[in-house]
Amino acid sequence: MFSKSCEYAIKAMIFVAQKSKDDSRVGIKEIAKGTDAPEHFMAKIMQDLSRRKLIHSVKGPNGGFYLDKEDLKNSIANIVKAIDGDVIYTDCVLGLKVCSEKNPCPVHFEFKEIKKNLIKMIENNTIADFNERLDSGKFFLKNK
Amino acid sequence: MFSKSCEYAIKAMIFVAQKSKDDSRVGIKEIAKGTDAPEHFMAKIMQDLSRRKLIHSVKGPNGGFYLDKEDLKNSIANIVKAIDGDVIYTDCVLGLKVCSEKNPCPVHFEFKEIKKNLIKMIENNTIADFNERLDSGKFFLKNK
DNA sequence: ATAATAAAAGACAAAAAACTCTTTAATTGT
DNA sequence: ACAATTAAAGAGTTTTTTGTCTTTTATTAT
Repeated sequence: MFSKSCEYAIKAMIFVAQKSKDDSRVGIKEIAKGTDAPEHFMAKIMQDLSRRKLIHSVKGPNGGFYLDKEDLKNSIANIVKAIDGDVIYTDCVLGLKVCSEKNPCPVHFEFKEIKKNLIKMIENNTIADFNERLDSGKFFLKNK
Repeated sequence: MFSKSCEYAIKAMIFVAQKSKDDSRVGIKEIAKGTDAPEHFMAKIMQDLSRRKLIHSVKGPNGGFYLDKEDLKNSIANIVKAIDGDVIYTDCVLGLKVCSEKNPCPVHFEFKEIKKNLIKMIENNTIADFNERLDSGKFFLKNK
C-alpha cells in the first residue's frame, strides 16, 4: 500500500508525538530503535519530513525532533503525500496514463470508491488522534 | 497499490479475455502491444499466470494464450494473490510483525475497514465482468 | 521427418528502493 | 573560544523490481 519509507515516516511521526511531550526532543537513535527502523535510513526520512515542515528539529546537545501543536494536527495523508507523493490521488490502478471519468479503465469506478474511502480516512485522521490512542495502552507500535 | 507486474497481469487477463473469444488464441506480442507492456517482461508474467492455472496456453503455430469458461470466472483477487501474494490480506499497513486484533497498531482498525472493502471488491469482480464492460465500448485499456 | 511457429525457461542488465557509512554544519554548555 | 552533541548532507552499497536477450521445448502444418 505504502512504500517502506512511508511506513517508517508514519511510525516515526507517531513515535515522536509520543515522546516529545512538554518540549522534550527525541534523537534519531531513539526513533530508529523505537520503530525498528535502520537508523541512517530513518535519518534520511526524518530529513525529508523536516524539509517538508511536518516535524521540527534542533541540532546540538539536547537537540532532536519534536512536534509542535500545529504539527500534531497533520493528517496521515500529509505524511503520505510528503513521502510517496500523490500517486493514490492521481494514478490509475492499472498504471494507464489515459484513465479518467470520461475514458475509464475497466476497474476505474470500483477503485474510485475504494480510493475515496482510503483518502477520506487518511485525511480525517491526525497524528494527534493516533498519539492519544497509544496513550490508552491498548495500541502498540513495537515489533517484539 | 499493486506491483507493476500485477498491473500488467490484470491488464493481460482482461486483454486476453477480449481477444480470445471462440477458441482463438492471443500471442505474447499482441498481448504486450495491446497492454503497453514490455514484451519479454510480460512473457514472464504470462508464464506465472499459466503456472498458477489462471490462464491456458498452447505452444506452436496458432498457439498462444486464452481463457476458458472457468478462467473467466477468476476474480481480480485471484490474479493479485498469484502475482503479489496475499500481503493485502495479511500485512500490517505500518509493516509491523506484531499487529492483530489483540495487539493492534494505531492505524489498525481504520485500515481494517479500507482493506475489507478493497478485498470484497476484488473478490466480487471477475475477469468476465470487466471483459463485458470493455465490450460496451465505454471502457478502455490502451494508453494512447 | 522437417521447418516454422510460439510459449517456456534461463541468464543477464538496468533502474528503483532500501539501507549504510562518512563528513559537515549548527547548537549548546562549559 | 572550545569541545561535545546532534541533525543535515553527501556519497556510497545492497537488494528488489523491472526489463531485455537468448536458448530450449512443444506443437503444428507441410
